[in-house]
Amino acid sequence: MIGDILAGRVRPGTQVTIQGWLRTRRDSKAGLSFLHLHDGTCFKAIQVVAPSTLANYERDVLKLTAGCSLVVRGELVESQGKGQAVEVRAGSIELVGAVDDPDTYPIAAKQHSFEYLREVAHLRSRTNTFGAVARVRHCLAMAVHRYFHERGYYWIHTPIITASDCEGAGEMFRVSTLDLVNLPRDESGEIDYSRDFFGKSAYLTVSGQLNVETYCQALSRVYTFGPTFRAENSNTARHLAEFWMIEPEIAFADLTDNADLAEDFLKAIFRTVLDERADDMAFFAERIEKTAITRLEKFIDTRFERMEYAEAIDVLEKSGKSFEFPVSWGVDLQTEHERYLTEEHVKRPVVVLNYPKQIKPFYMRLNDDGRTVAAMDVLAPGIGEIIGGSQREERLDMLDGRIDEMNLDKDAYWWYRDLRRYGTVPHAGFGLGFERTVQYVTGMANIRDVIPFPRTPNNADF
RNA sequence: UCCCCGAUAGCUCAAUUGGUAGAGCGAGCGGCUGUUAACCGCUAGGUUGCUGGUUCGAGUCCAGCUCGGGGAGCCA
Repeated sequence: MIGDILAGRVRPGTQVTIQGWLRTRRDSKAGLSFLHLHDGTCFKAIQVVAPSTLANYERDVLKLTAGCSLVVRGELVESQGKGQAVEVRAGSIELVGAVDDPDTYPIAAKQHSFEYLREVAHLRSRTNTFGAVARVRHCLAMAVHRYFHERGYYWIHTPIITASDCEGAGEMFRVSTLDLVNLPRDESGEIDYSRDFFGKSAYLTVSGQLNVETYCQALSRVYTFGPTFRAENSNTARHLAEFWMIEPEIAFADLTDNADLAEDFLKAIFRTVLDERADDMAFFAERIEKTAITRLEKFIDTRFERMEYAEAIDVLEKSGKSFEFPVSWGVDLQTEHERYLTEEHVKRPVVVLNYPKQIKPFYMRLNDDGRTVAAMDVLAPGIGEIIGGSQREERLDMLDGRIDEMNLDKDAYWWYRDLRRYGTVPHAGFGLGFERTVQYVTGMANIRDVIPFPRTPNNADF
């Protein structure tokens, strides 16, 4: 693999076979062509020197254009030119797949706009940027699993399809096999979902949290890591209709343990990326976001600020800033408020704790003051809210009180309530948007460019 | 969903008060060179997003639509 060679794991003089896709070709009248070949195993492409004495030099090599797939056999040699330490002196070049109309190949050897590349998402993976994003994304995903595995957490596969609107976390996608042009109706003319596939309404999950809590109260430390769906009509650089979410849940734990976990976890996976994907991170720092590396290093080295919600409100009220949305105790923090807190006031990640109960979901634990719940948001400069979590309400009477207050159907949560009846324990957890994490690490401005095939309102191409 | 901006060659963008639509890159051909986003010359490439309107004449002005971008809401 090209990654092994460019990492110095293959000695010059070795016969090698490399397989990949052509980036550029430059011909020299000295009787050779220079090919840059990439195979995605590392950031860089490798230079292949193709002498004109190759049997298919005239027929194939001189006609190679960006995107052609090749198998090159030859000797790894120290480069005579500047710009690379080693190169492959080709003994044979096999053209595996030609580009049949080079004029229309969408990925030219030049800079394309990300907006354009989204329209050719099936080929953008061949660019420097999207190769780097894919490798960093993988690295982060593996780092997540490794972090939890090494600390005794179990990965729980919570369902993709769910019959309950778990936490009221937004609009849901309906899952149905009913014939839309011939819907079954009941006596009152309503759609009869009892005749749908699951015998009732079903949806794509908006969170695995309620389900994973059941395993938390048996296996102690668990997490989910899977796709999540929100049918919100959100058109922003930080929202997707289909995204991946990481949700750890820890038993015998309170909000402080939760915040500690969030901080240690984020720092650990960021450290892993810096260690393992230095080549890609160098690219992001050079071409995408100047502070990509220094920002992560600073993130890792500084302790998160911790701030009570009430204190945050106080800070905002005394900031002298004129916010579009006025601030007072009881309101939810807007994007502009969160940005001020993390970017201007403390200038580093901040965990805001204990929010008013009326702006948070029913399952969050009511504090002794009776008006706040044990919720936390982790805010980071440049991205805003990256984590939202809470200590869960483990007392059945309190939970029922919250369910009633919010006019929810107690029966729908019968199994969730059972957990509070049979050996309940204090527990806590949080949700981390995986794509937002990839965005933060890479500095990519739009969330649609950190997932291979983004799904957003009006767009499910590819 | 709301506010603002935009859509011109394969890509990135020009085009003066409404008057014959251009450049760079990419592509093709030729030249030059152990080349590095190579360089030099030539060539091809367009129903100016769609529909309608105003006008002698619309890339340019007006309306609607579609798509994209920035910001906001919802949130992760």
